[in-house]
Amino acid sequence: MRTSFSRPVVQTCKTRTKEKYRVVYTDHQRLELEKEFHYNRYITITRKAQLAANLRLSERQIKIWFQNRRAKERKIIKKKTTQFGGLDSVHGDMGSVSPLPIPDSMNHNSLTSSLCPPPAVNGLQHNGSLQQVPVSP
DNA sequence: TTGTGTTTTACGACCTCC
DNA sequence: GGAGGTCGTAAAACACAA
Repeated sequence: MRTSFSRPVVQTCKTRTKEKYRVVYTDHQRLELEKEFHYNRYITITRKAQLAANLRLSERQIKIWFQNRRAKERKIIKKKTTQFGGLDSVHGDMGSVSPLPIPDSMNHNSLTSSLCPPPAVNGLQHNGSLQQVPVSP
């Protein structure tokens, strides 16, 4: 892969400039994003817009962050499973990283939980058919 | 210091769903 | 067709031993 993406400097994108190939998010931004991730592994459009406004990030950045965060989680889980030979040992010390589908108990309301499991990824419609009522924790 | 390994943003390619 | 998903990757930022 990576055929057309050799040296990103500047060009079309708004976030990658010569000076800042990538920005480093502040602790506050990370904290809020982590909180939201714990709350819901898949962010809704409305929450995304809210977070973007609150944290002064673009919705795209929020989206990418969640993608990267899920990737990180999968990586951790994979590491653990290979380390301990599979089974459900992944539940060991998952204090900070919630394993795959968030248990309903994690969710503050049933509406939220209905759109969180990974297979329903596209089920949480961008067309607004399943809008989550944003709950402020 | 610095060399090296890991983590964090950001993107392209490709896929799925409505 | 477009939005968002995963996967793989680039490169900056960071951590840390030597």
